[in-house]
Amino acid sequence: MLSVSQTTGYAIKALACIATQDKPLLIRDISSAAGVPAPYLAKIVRRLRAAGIVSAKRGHKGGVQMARPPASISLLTIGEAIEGEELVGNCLLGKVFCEDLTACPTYTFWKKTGESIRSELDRLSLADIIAFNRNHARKAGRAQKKRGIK
Amino acid sequence: MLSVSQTTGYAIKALACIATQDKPLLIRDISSAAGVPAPYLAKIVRRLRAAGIVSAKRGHKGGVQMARPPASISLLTIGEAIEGEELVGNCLLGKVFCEDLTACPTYTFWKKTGESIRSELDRLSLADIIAFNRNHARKAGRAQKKRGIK
DNA sequence: AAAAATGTGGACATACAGGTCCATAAAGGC
DNA sequence: GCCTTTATGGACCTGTATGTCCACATTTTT
Repeated sequence: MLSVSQTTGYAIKALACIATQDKPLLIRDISSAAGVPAPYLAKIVRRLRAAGIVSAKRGHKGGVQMARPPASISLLTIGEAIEGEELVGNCLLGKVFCEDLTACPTYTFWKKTGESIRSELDRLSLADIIAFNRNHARKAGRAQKKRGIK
Repeated sequence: MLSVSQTTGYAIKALACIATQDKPLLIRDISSAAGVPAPYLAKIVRRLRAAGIVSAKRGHKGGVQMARPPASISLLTIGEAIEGEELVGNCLLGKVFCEDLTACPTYTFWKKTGESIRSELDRLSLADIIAFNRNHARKAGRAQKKRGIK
């Protein structure tokens, strides 16, 4: 299916959670907050650490926290840290279909559209994700209030 | 990686080959012409037959041929025959990221862009692919001639 | 120094896409 | 009717994404 990998989705959710705190968070807490399986999350965190996105500390009072400000980390950066440089494929029809890039009926279309996707992923930062989540939670809260819940 | 699956790419290449002939072609001939592993191609053909895109005949003088005119078969049709209805995902960040579709920072962007991709895949027919290939081969031939090859 | 807490790295398990193989069914030629 | 040809369906293999587990290293607390 045409979308970013599940693991990248996990990474974004986890980071959005980590970035709300200014102190180290435990893998298990991030796991339950972001809904990512804890052992798998531990693996994802290792890749994010290798990419310099988070720092991790072992032992008592240890945990995971951001290594850089959330506003400086784009979804593209996260995706590439997880899936590699070719996050957005060179060709819509896959690399097997056109080894020679220009020899593809979708070349012109994908040159424009693929670049548009890359730039959207580059434009959106972790800070944007957090702001969006907060805004969305607020709106959902208002809606609940309006319906007389709680 | 963000692109159609390898199998879908194989299917398009194979169909582009099948559609150039008006008689049944053998799996092994399509295989060598399209560069798709023969046993795997046989599997792909079965799915295309189930989708009513090609018809196949067994035994002597058998083979595979189009069941419908190439101009009436879009890349979207082919992709959905291979990968299912959700060829272009509902969300750029994957279904795990946003169960509630509107609760996604890329929602507005992807609504537009995903639809644009779908419509491009729907616009391009097998006949277009064939025309493109022919045109491309012609241009390549001219370029070779110009360089004094053969 | 010992104990407790917590990420690390690697081995292993599972699921699915990609790919191979073979016995069989169907179709044509004799 | 029999032989050859060719797709068919299913079993099986391989590789990669996803997911689990555990012994170990590191850090803090006592």
